[in-house]
Amino acid sequence: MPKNKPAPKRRSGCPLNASVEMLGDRWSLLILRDMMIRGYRSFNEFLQSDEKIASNILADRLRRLESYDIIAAQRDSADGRKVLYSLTPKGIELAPVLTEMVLWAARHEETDNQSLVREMQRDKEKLIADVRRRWAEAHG
Amino acid sequence: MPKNKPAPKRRSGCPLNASVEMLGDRWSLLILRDMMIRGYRSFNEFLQSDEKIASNILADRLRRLESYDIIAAQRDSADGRKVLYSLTPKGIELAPVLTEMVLWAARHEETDNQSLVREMQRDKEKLIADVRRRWAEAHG
DNA sequence: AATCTAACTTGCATATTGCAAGTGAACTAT
DNA sequence: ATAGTTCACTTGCAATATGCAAGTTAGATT
Repeated sequence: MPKNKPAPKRRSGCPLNASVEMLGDRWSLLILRDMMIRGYRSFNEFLQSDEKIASNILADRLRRLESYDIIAAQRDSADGRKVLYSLTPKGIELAPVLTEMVLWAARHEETDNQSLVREMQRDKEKLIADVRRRWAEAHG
Repeated sequence: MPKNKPAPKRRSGCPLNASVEMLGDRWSLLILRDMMIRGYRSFNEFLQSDEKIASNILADRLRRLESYDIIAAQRDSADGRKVLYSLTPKGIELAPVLTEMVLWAARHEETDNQSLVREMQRDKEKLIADVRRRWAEAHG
């Protein structure tokens, strides 16, 4: 039986507003970048990212993203302390959003990772294909 | 002479982080949606949008977006009380970001504006072309 | 001159964020 | 077996940001 979501009370019915309510903060998209591009899966990996998120905020954002079904959490069977986070299909489909945000900033700001950016420019589909491949196993 | 920006101190050099620092809040992208899709240009138009932004926050976000050169402000020559905001070329190039965020949410959430969404799905280039056309005059 | 309108600003309560330190369960080394 | 370490969080609290209601000011309208 599918679990019924408790009707999210939104400020409006606009799809952009829905995206902004789920992802419009200073950390959520960076966590998703770490998963998509770097393959990070654990709390400590996210903690050590360049932007230095605080641990309480990270815990909150992971819970939120999980509540939106963008990521999923499962305990590591090999190490009972670890929780392994993975992208759900809904999370994987955010790859085009991330791609366009990366390309936009790279075009207009001075940023790093020019080689990754050039690769994204050449083939926008590649990232989403790579992400799908990487997370395919995590969802039977 | 080009105006030199005062080197923005960022949490990291990642282009996604740059985008998130400029646009990662609950209102900025909605203001840009109002400009791109609805053609809004004035403070009061933004104020009256569905999501009901507070006037102090709106004033702050308009200032921020202007400081990033995403929008530009000019006094209305026909009515000296009005300030007319317009998208800069940098702001116009955010259309693909908005498009992907709209399409993602429309795919995964229950949202309105299905006809606009279908149009975006059919032709992703159309919005950016329309936006360019609409704001072409505002930048000589 | 009086009123209205557009674009803000101000004051203040509430909510969110960030930092530093702490906790408890699970692993590892002796 | 026990001591120390690692992992994923919590907690307490100060600093920021947000939201609401009520101004304020310059310019337009009657």
